[in-house]
Amino acid sequence: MAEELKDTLNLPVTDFPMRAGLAEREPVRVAHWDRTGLYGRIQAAREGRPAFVLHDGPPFTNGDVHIGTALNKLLKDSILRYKSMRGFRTPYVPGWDCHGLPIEHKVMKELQAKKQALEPLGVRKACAEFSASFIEKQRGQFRRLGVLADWKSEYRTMDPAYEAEILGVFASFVEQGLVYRSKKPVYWSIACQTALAEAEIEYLEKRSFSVWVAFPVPAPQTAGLNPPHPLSVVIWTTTPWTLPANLAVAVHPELEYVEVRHGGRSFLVASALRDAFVADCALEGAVDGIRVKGAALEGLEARHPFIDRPSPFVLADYVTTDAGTGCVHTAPGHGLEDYQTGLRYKLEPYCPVRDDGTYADDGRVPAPLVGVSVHEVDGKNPANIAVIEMLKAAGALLKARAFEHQYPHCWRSKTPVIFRAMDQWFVGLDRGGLRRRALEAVGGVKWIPASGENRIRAAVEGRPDWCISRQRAWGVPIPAFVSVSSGESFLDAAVIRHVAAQVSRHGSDWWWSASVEEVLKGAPVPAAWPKDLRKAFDTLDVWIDSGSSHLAVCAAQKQLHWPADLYLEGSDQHRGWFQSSLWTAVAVRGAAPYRAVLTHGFVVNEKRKKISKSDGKPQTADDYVKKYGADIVRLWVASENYQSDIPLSDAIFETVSNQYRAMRNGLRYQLGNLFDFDPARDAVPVARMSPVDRWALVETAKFLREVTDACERNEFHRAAAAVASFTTGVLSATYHNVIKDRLYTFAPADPLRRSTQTALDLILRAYVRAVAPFVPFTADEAWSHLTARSEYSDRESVHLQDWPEAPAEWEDAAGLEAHASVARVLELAAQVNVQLERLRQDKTLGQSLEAAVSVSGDPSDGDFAMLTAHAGLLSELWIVSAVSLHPAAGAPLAFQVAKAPGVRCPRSWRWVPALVDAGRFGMVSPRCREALAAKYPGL
RNA sequence: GGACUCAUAGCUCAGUUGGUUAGAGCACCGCCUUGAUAAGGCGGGGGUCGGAGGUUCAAGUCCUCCUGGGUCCA
Repeated sequence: MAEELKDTLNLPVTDFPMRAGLAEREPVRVAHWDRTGLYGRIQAAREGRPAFVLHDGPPFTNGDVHIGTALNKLLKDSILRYKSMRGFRTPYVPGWDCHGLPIEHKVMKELQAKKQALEPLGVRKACAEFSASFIEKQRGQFRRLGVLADWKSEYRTMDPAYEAEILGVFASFVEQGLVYRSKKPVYWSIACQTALAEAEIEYLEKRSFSVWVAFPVPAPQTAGLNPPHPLSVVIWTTTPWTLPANLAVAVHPELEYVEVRHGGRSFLVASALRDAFVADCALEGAVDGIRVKGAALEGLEARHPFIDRPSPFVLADYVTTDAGTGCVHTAPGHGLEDYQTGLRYKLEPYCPVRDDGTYADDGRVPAPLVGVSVHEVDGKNPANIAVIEMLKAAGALLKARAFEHQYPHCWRSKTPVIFRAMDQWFVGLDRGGLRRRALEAVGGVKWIPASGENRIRAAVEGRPDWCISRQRAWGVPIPAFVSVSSGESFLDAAVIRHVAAQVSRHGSDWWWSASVEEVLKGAPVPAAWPKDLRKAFDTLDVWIDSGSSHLAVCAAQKQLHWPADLYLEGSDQHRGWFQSSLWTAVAVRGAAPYRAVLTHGFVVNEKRKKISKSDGKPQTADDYVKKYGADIVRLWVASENYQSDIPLSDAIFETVSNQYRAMRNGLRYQLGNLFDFDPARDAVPVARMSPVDRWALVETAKFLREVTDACERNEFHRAAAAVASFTTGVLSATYHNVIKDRLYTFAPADPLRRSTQTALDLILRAYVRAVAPFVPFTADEAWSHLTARSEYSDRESVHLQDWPEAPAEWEDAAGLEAHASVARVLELAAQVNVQLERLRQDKTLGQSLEAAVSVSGDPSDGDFAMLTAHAGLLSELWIVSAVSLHPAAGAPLAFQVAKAPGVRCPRSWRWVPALVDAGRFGMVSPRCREALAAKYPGL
């Protein structure tokens, strides 16, 4: 019979499954969205509305989507879904960064392993294929995450049209006189006759000669020094072969230097290294003399030990007392720090070493060294030996000693590389007031967080001229020409535009495949150019590629606009894409390419350390999608405060999964209890709803305000917290719990039940939409169940809906009044619950329905008066069988909980004074008999 | 080493302009529930707010230094 009574209840019915099975079911919904053209339908639905353009920073196409990349893309997707629901048109054109060394490096290794030729066109073809294959992979992985985008319009930096746009930007630079040619040191592999990048360097153990060399200081008195003996400054270097290119001696401005007297000579070294120096060079009996601060030495002239030229003292902060003498041999043509010091002191980046590693006959290299090679073979370095001989002959060598250290080697030939200044193309950032204009543009952009402005400002202010040439094959060519006879380089804006037009048709391979005559055919070649030209083969820095995207995409596609409304990337991009885009935009269009820039931090592990392969934890987005599902990954992204480090761990995913389950269960409960509800037929006007339902609507309105406010500020973790708190606190623990009695046991069409169903329906519609940007799969699924009573709907999608907003009537005077009373009654429930729990612990009762509550208090007490006024609500809100009120003058408000008297109704489980006969259903409470009578007229 | 930035319960986060015994959700422990059930409810424990000084009647909240993490440089 019990079973029979259970069948008379209105228990929830829904096909919305409790278990999500996200990993298996989400791909089906991706296909569904694809088939129904969801992205296009969303755009069409907002036709004519103002556009919100989030410009996508292109991920590099050299691997699977990293969890950090996924985080970035998901933030973008959630923002766009939100903006779209707010009524904006949100065209989203994703992009791919295709060129660059990491790809070329990998491809070269593969080609080398297959013993294939490494000529440029072959390498480029392999690189293009490599990049294309990862675009396919990454696109699939992004889609799997639920990212909605205009994939048909996606941009790739290797597309001919895009490459032409890059060349257009470059032509514009040239046109404005920003581009110039100068020397800068790069890694050079003598064996491979090529420049290398950091990524192609391996650090191997190597045996080198270190030498202590005395540079005469002929006139120390000009710096106020008057040593008793001829003075020399002592430098220490591990690359004696760079000494012919020495142009200066660097000292630290803050360090103290001391004159060390020995054998009728005076040597200047850093005080802190004085003892080591005396020991290393075996200067027994040395005596200290004058002391001087490094800053005082600036400009003092030392002389090169074996070439007749000055080597002035210069100041540099990187000078340390870790090793050597505190006086640093400076050759601007052979080291980056030296080069930068050289720039400050107007020293040329002098490099007398030719491509083949031999000293050039430039009239400055001493005759015995000309033609000698600096390339080390079998540990023998002819140049080092020759230089040491010259130092000995000049009496400048204090000591030479072999030692082992880590030294950069060419990854391909495994030979030591040298650092060597080569001609490069630069963009002069101060030309035409470019830097000043860039800084002005920075001020007009909204940086989120505000500290981002400091970062980009520092980056823009401190950046040296931009070296834009690379001695690589996988990139956009710099269409420069070289005179075969003079070696001079030629660049012209109109010629570049001519090349760009060809590249837009044939792709940039054309630069390599076409002859110089073909390239120049029909080009507006300047009259002053010589006839003996050949093509140059440097490529552009890839930061120009991606830095041109706002022009190649935002300005070029009709559906978008320039500048973009938002850029959203990791905070490392202040020095990267945000900056390169700014330079190109200011140079070409005179303004910043973005109205706002939002940055996020980096994914770190549970110990807040950066995730690395050695952790052994998965790092690709797919790993997490397969294990948890995209909606969980997305909810994780939404839950984290992304403005600083973003922690990732299994424990965190467990927490997120729990919150997801709570949310899903809330949706299921609501869907299930609306199984027999048709808004058109059954809805109760808000004004006539019962107090608890009005309370719930007011709570929902508060919740919507919280979520909306958080989204407007892009603080999604606040939105996620609001969702979690609303789900568990307002819905599950309170509202859903309290209304079960009326939903299950009342007659289906009972006005109170319909009132609650109306509220549930309104709440569900708001709730699903409010979580849609964060858990689009689950929200869409619930929306289908709600609107189409099926798992999928071709017509309906929550993502086509407007963002939820609480109608004013939810919070009218009556609503707020009901809310206040119900809220207070619910607060007082805590006092009832504490007592209930005591009875439960001593096994007096189990369910709270087995209890009756008596409340005593002074009739003038505010709470007691309120409880008296709402006496009819109490048993339901406290989920007990009976509540009695006992006014007593002067008594404090007190709650007495005890086992309920009477008998238990087998249908409602509530305790009543007596049961009544309900025919074939047996004995039930009077209320249940009425419900049964309404449901079964023939009773 | 420098610039910027972060540091509140086991985890993720709140703590507005300094002001009563520092909050939420999850997790944990105990109990109840089998009519949301691979669900739900109730009760409970848990934080010297990274550390040390300082300003103040009063500091998680302001100042200084230190420690640790992150990003970018060197």
